[in-house]
Amino acid sequence: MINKINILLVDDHAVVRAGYKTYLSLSHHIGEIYEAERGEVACQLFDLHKPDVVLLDLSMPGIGGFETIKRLINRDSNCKVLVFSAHSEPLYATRAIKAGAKGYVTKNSMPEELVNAVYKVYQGSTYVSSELAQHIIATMSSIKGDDIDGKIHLLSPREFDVFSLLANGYTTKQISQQLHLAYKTVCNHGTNIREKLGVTSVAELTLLAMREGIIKFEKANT
Amino acid sequence: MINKINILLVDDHAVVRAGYKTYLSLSHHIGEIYEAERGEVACQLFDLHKPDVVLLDLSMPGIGGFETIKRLINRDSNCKVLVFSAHSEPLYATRAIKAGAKGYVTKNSMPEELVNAVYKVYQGSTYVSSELAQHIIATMSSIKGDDIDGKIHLLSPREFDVFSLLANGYTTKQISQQLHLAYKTVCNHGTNIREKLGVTSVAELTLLAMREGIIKFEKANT
DNA sequence: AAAAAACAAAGGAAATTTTCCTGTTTTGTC
DNA sequence: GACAAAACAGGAAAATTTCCTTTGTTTTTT
Repeated sequence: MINKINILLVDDHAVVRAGYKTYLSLSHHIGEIYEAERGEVACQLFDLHKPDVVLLDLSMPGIGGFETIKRLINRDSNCKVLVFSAHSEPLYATRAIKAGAKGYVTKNSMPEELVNAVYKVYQGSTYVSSELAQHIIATMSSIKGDDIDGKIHLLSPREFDVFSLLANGYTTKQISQQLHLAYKTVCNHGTNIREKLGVTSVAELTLLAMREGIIKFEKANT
Repeated sequence: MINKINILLVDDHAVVRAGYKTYLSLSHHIGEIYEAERGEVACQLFDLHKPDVVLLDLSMPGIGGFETIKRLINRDSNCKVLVFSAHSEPLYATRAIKAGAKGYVTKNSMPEELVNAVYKVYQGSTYVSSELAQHIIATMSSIKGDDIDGKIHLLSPREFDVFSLLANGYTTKQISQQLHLAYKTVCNHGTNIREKLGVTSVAELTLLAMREGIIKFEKANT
């Protein structure tokens, strides 16, 4: 790390900014620290100083965090935004990252984690708070799920084929074509599958498959 | 940490066991290290030595990793299983944790991370590899999703109500009851929603909602 | 090797659900 | 008040699903 990292700190609370500034200044890899109390100003300061990393709180008055990220990315698609937020729910993190953020740290992370995240993001990788990871996993694993894992083994091989296609959003008709089966056959399989898994709708099937990891988030879209 | 932590190391490759043993021995918090090359033996050794932490590889011949976890938990529901696996996909981690594991570390983690995970698990918390977290987030955020985020705002408030219920697995009939609407109305809303969001099936709706974080993994199950 | 059980495929008739078009009542806003 | 959007709902037609049944084909059991 040859050059010092210049940072733009965006948070509507001056106290919070001061706190972070103190911590960040402790590292001698960190250079200038600019401050903005809202998104609009942040964008202007970004143009002016071209900081290496933008440290940004999500909840802000005015255009808010997400919009700020989008605008910054719009100015410089390579712009490195690291979000620090009070929320440890995956939802916020994924949204922020979808909006273009390169990292996400929760506010109750240790200061070292924040500094570490800044380095990571500066170097071009993505960084996500470990607290968040724990939360994600906790959420994912908290599903008691009346041993659905076992229930899935009740399905015959062919039923499983149909099941995974159904869960992936394919219609009965599409499946019949894909699998070269009569429409009716797929219909019947569907009914049996729902029977065996104890669900009533295809949506529940999808939910179940998603929770069981049978289908992924990335969809072979359209 | 007053007592040393005794560990049962389960992996079918002797070389891998040797490697981990070497690393673990470096810490003076670690006591005895017992070894087993497969699940069945691990269970026996567990009964014999009552180790504090079981370090377990998922892919093993015989009863395999998941079954081993289940059997160990069955013997001692408080048993602390830390999985180390070559897989960094969330699927394996969540399955392992659902089966009862208290932690999950990927094999290409730094040795320090492994030792750290052992401590965490020993102390009763859950530990999940940060690499995994990155992977989860990467997966979640990799969905280009033709600005579905925007599409959702096309829905009228009422449509959104219906949308989220549909996505959560409720049938049209149930929704009509819940919302005190005519069955037909919900039907029509459904059609309009699908139209607006550009999907054809309820399953796709669910997928979309899930990806957008509108519905959570934990379901208000049945 | 024969019998039993499970799987896969599909048809017909009835039931259910959805579409499409149409019309009324609210609600909000300029 | 007037106009547009949203909410609500009905009828007829179309599509989908259920339920029951039948027919081969594998597997498994004995």
